[in-house]
Amino acid sequence: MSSVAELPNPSDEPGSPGQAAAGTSATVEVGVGGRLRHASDGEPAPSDQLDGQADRPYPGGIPDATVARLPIYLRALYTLADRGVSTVASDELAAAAGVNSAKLRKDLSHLGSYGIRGVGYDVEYLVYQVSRALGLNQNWAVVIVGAGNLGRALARYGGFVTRGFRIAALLDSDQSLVGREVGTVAVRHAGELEEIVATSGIAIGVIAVPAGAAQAVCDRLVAAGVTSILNFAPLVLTVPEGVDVRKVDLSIELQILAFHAQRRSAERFGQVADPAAAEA
Amino acid sequence: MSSVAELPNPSDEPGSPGQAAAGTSATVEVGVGGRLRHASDGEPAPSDQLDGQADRPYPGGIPDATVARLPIYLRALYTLADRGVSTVASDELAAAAGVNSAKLRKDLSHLGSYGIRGVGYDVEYLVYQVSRALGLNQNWAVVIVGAGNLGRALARYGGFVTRGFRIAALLDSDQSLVGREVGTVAVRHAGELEEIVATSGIAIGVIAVPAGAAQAVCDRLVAAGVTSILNFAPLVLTVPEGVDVRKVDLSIELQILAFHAQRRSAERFGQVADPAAAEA
DNA sequence: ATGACTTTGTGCATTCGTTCACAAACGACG
DNA sequence: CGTCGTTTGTGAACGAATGCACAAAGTCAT
Repeated sequence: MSSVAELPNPSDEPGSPGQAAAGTSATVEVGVGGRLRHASDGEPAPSDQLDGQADRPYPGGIPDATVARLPIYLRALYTLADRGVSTVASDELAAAAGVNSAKLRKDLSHLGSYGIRGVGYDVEYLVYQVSRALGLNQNWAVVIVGAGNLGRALARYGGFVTRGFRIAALLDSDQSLVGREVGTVAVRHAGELEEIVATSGIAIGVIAVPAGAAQAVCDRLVAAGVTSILNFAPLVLTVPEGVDVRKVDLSIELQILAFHAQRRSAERFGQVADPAAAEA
Repeated sequence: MSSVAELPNPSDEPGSPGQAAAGTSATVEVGVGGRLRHASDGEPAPSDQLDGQADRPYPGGIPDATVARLPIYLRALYTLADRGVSTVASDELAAAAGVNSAKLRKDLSHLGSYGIRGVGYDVEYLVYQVSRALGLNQNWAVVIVGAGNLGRALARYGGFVTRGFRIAALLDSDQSLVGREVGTVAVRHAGELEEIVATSGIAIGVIAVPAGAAQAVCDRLVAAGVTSILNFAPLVLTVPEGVDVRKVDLSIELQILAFHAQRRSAERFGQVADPAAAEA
């Protein structure tokens, strides 16, 4: 599908995000001049893909657990930036993100060495680096399938389509919904799915249809070339290899909460009789 | 290849657990009368606290990773039960849940020894055991705070309040929404939060308000005695120890998808340098 | 320049989770 | 009763993730 023309520029200079430490901050400002120095800038692997496996952006890959936390760091960084903070230490950022500071540093070290010892991290620069690592310098086109309660709420939920994403289409199979304006887009008929995916260069599909229709929608998305799917329907989707599915499932989250709540109340009660001993 | 529908019905009548699972009301005490034969029944370790922390219902506790999968197994079991399947082997159940069969068996082994070697698991009985492990034999009262697009969608989403949960209240601070009927409940004013939590015995709160109001709502929920919180607002909540917060964050999920999508297209661009990276 | 102080980046030990592989347990059948 | 085929439950190997603790690398004051 989309060409690779938009791959992140590996040799981007650190200055590009817009001069780091530009003067928004009025606070103490630890002597940062025009911009911060970074010993070995750019990617940690200086060699130009000569060895057999240096094609990936980040050497050795980024652990899944780290990837899952990067968006949290990014959000914390945006909050700091809005507050005018220009430099942040790992302790503070870790606290804002709700994690251990050693973990934060190790996570960030997978992206490169972007901190300054004795000082911390430049907020704007780190925003740029984390965004780039996540692929948010592209503008991903998203299609939402299903314009029921949930689909409409998603389409209207401005917060989730922040930087890096845009809703390219909102589809439903119900003719009576077609044409209705929801947020910034109008509902179109689900029959147009394949055409829309092809012409809009959609890479991410969101499934917000009832469980009974979800697998069929998923199959159509995959057949149309979508390889990233966010599933809200309460079932396990089956997809071919190479397709990435993530799920958001309210009932699962509630049930996990119930488990812990039960455990807490059992502990408060004190000893708990063997649960299997509850025979008639 | 193998169709599940042809499994022989064991002559042992699993009648009692069936009643337990089906007609369960809130009351505990679901006597498992004529239950299946389990050689060494009950919990594997009858000893009282061998190590310093054996207070929990299940010996040694159930690993978090396992707890997170139990709801998936439960759903798969319900699907099988609806289809009339009475016995299932770990392979099939694992396939339905999208996991490795060894993992499934190890997960279930944490609850006890409820399978029959050479046969598999009795579906109804396992539904009962998993439900009990998750604490779903209680009927948890849930309050949803925020009756905006998302809150209303949640309240209307019948699927997520399935067995074990009920929406006790839907609150909003906007007077113009108060009184409006959404799904099975009417919107009440957020000022009633404390009173409702106290009188309805609410243990689980769902936060569906804008990010700016989320921490305040969270604090009020905690102060009112709620110790389990499901947060939809895009920020990290700060809570005292002993309170359990889970989050559902659409933008985080999208960003994780974007990362993998980017990685895929990068791999396609350069050689598939490292095929090992293709496994998810 | 030098020393005091701060903070990063990471080696290492440990804990947690997954997967393999197989003995033990079960039903079926003669 | 014994043998055969099946499936569970789990010990053990492996791998991933976490958190500690500290050397290296920077700033700041003098």
